[in-house]
Amino acid sequence: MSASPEESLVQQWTSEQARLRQQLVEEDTEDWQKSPGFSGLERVGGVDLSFIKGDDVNACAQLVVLSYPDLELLYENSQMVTLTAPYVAGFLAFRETPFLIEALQQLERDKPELLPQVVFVDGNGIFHYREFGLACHLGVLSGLPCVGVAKNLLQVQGVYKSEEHQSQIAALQKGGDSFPLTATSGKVLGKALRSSDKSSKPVYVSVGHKISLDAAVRLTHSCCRYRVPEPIRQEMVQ
DNA sequence: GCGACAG
DNA sequence: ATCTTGTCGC
Repeated sequence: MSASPEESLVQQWTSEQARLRQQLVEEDTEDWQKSPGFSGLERVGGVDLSFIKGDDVNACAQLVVLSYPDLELLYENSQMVTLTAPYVAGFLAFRETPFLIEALQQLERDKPELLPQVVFVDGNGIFHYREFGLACHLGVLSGLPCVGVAKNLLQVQGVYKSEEHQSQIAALQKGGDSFPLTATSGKVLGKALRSSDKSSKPVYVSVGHKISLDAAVRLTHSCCRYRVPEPIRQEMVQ
């Protein structure tokens, strides 16, 4: 029996994820990450692809860099791109990463002094079927610390939208409150974070690369004026 | 068979 | 991801 093109693509992608995963670093590697107020952190980045109506082939790849802690715009780059890979849940990175890497390389070439010290990614990191989501993929390929922030819950490894999950959300009282997303294995894969006082719907934060979950959650909260962290929200707004 | 499925 | 304006509440 021969596999369909889709099946063999997914097989290929699965082994590529496993290969890259060996290079993943799930701990703090930078001095600023260990400081309570993140002193030494001056630039935070955000990446995203946005689409229009009935078109899932053409998209706008965006990279912004903001100052920290003021969150003022230091750099912005938007580029129309043509996607080739299909969207398959669990393999988002293969669709989006090439264009995000391209944007980061362009920045490194043109204004290396503006390279971000950490990148917020619209999607999951470790909180993923095979613990290697978009934020991990981009982190390993770029070598930059990355944080995954998803706006919707991915039901994975025993984490479900159960009534218990809903009541845990209801118990998040103020911005900064969070609860762990624990796999059946017992490993904490991420945290649901109430990112601001005003929004009752949490965001789902997980380690991308070269940062601890604790630092990732604290940093995400400190970059939120609204529900979505500013480095990612900037793009959606513009 | 049915539901779930980051973006 | 996107389709979609106003509206209600603080």
